Amino acid sequence: MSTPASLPSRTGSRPGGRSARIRAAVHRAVGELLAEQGGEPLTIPVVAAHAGVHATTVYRRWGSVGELFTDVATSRFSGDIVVPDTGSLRGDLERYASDLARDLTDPDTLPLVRATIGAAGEQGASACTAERQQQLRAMLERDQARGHHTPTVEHATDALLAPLYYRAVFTDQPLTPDWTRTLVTHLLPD
Amino acid sequence: MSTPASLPSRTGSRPGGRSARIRAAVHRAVGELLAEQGGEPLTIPVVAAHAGVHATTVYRRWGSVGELFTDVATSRFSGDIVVPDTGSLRGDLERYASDLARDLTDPDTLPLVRATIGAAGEQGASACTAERQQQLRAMLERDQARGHHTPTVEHATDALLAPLYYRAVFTDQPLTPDWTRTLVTHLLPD
DNA sequence: CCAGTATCGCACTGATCACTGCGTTTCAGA
DNA sequence: TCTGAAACGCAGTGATCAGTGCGATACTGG
Repeated sequence: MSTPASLPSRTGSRPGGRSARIRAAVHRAVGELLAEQGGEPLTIPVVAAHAGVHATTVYRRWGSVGELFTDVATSRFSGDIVVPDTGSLRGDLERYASDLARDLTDPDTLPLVRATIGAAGEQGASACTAERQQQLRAMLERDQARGHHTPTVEHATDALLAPLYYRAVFTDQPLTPDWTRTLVTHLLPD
Repeated sequence: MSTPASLPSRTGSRPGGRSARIRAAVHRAVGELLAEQGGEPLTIPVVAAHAGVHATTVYRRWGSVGELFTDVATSRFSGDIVVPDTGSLRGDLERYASDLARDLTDPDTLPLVRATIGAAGEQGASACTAERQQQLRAMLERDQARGHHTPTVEHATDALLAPLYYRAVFTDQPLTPDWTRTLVTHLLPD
């Protein structure tokens, strides 16, 4: 675990270069392998072979499965959900909770979250939720700027993010739209 | 942690036999190794060596790290928290949430939860929360039997279990007593 | 006390993994 | 176009892992 290995190259490269293509292939391989066989622990040679890339490359760019999963999770969970702007906090939260629920229900998502948590601990867990926390904060602050009485980020996290992630990760119950709406209703009773 | 009380069992007894002793040693080894080195993934030979047991034994009894972790989590999270009986639902829940928060804050607990989720997927996650769900249900049903207007198990799970586990697993924020009391207050506003 | 059985330790084997030089290819900027 | 630097492919090494017979040991019920 030496190189954090963020984006390809120091000066940056074009989105069609070889480095970016390899990165995408490895990311896709992680997702696919995690989705199909969630039992056995994934190793770097297996991922590399499935991506059509040499294991050496993966070792050098990511170093360990934990850092690889963290990188995959970070890019997988960034930019995939847009903060809605419906005009009301309730509308924003209902829409956002629904989007997040659909995202977590994706068959590829859940294994990635679990594997990242297991392989990268707190850092991996943070990679799965950091952007959500920020997006939730953005919606709340925008509502507060309108002069409304807005719940705290802490309370909204407990009432929305926590149930969504808990139900997805720890249970086998479905994340239905009715249920997500109920979560928002409990947070905003008026 | 379920520690066998001091019992001068000589020979041919259930809780002091060789099989049980090995099981306890392996369980303790998993906990210790998970607590100290959370980075690298744990393997069966490493666990066996640290437990003073041959790897063959671990392979034969558990088969894989996933099943081993699930077994450790199941026994670790069973019987460690007693359902309180304070006379009121609020008192029960406050006490229970506080106990659960203290349990999740234990330095040995969190790595075990994360590793179990990562290595055993849904089955592992269930091993970490199954008993909690049952205990919560017991408190709610007891209150309902008193003729009170009681929140549903689903709602209580979203409002209590979910925030506790989410904060512990996904964030680095502390699970303070004040915060756990707030969770109960939001669930029972009256 | 004595069989019968289950469990464990031991010594292996094949397979896989993590990791490393070295030559080649690709890319960015002059 | 050219040049230096970064990234990649390749081959190979030592270490570790998963899994398997076989003999030895500890538990079970009679």
